[in-house]
Amino acid sequence: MAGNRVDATAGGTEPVTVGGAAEPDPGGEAILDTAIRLLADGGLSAFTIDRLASTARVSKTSIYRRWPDKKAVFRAVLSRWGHRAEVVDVGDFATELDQWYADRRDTYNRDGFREVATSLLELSVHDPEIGRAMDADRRSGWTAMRQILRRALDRGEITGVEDVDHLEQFFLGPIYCRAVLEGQELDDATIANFRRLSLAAVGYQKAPRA
Amino acid sequence: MAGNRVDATAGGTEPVTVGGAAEPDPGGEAILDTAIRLLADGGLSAFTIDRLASTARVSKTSIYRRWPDKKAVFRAVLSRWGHRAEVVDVGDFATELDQWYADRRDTYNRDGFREVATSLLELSVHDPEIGRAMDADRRSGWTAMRQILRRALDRGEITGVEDVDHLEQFFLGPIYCRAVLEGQELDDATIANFRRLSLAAVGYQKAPRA
DNA sequence: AGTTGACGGTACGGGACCGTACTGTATTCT
DNA sequence: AGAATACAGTACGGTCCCGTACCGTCAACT
Repeated sequence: MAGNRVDATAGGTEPVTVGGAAEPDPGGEAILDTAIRLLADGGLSAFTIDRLASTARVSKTSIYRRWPDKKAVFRAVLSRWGHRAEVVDVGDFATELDQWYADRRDTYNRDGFREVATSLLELSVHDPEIGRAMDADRRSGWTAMRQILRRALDRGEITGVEDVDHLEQFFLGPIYCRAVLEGQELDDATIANFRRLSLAAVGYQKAPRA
Repeated sequence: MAGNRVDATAGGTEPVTVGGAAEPDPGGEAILDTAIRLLADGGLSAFTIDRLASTARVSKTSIYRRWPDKKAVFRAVLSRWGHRAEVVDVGDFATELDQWYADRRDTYNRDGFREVATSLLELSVHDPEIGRAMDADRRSGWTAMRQILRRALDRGEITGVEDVDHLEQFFLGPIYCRAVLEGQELDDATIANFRRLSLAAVGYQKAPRA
């Protein structure tokens, strides 16, 4: 009724899509989006296949046609919910860090992010399969920060730094702790403060413009 | 059988206790300890009152005699699981910070900590009552770090710092992120690295020994 | 037109779980 | 000794949920 589903009258030969992109299974992605919203609203205890079906205006058959069981749905939710930061090389560490902060900020401030994050984390910690999916997703999230740090090291912008793993956690930790653990907003002042502290920590100096 | 329960033959007039302390309801605390172990082993999906009863070698009656329902058990688990860091004033920020790090390290490296932390966090995020209990517990955990920071500010050991809230998150974030989010151990090298970075961030200078 | 396939809706079996009630027993208090 | 209390054990009603099966429908394809 309140159609987030489009009639095929204008579709041509392509399968029905929601956003307009020609993706393999738009129905499945719509279900996963509903699942994410369901997790955001009620958490794990409220997440049932029956409720997912009725909320997504879909029959349970359509869910079990795509995924063998509930755990597989969770894994699919996890990989759809995953998000990657893209940071372009602009030749300056502080500027690239700002891009990264802006991306994290948009992501963490999104409505329901904390709720979904904690539910998926709980699942991934206690279920090895989901845990592996989570690890893979997180590793892909690290790459942006890792690249930023590598470039900064190459340019000689940061000093006294050897272990990049620790640095990733050092930069992400404060904002993750604030947004997910504490549930507080990532406002401009907070970001600016963390930025200033972190830059001082790694001894940031603008590159000599070689 | 494998008695973590002591016979009353040596007890005198005091009620039966486990650790020896004369606390109000030792049986209840034993149940909560079992509940914590249950959460650590199987997470939320494996946590049931039936299983808690049988694992704790206790009847369900004894559980519902103490707490009205499952949510109340969770709240009790949360407050028992909570932990407070005690840091004594030794006159130097870096030394007190080391105490704090050692305390966090012992806590976060404890077996099952990550599992319990993620489960309780998921509950607290999605349930307002449990959330309030979690907030209260976390606030009490902040006090140690807050006191350390206040003293350091008074002594003039750290500079360019105005907002203490941000600093708490700034210090806790990296180790929380590493231990809980990533599930990695907090070893000496990591702590030392975070310590060095954090001290540089706040511009630590040993106090002039006034 | 006829076939195919995906779908929504419904129903169902089986199991798990919550919270309560009941019974018998051991211990403590009066 | 007798009463009161806390307990373990068991059973039970009611509900919920998972995963499957069946049926009728509608659109796409041949």
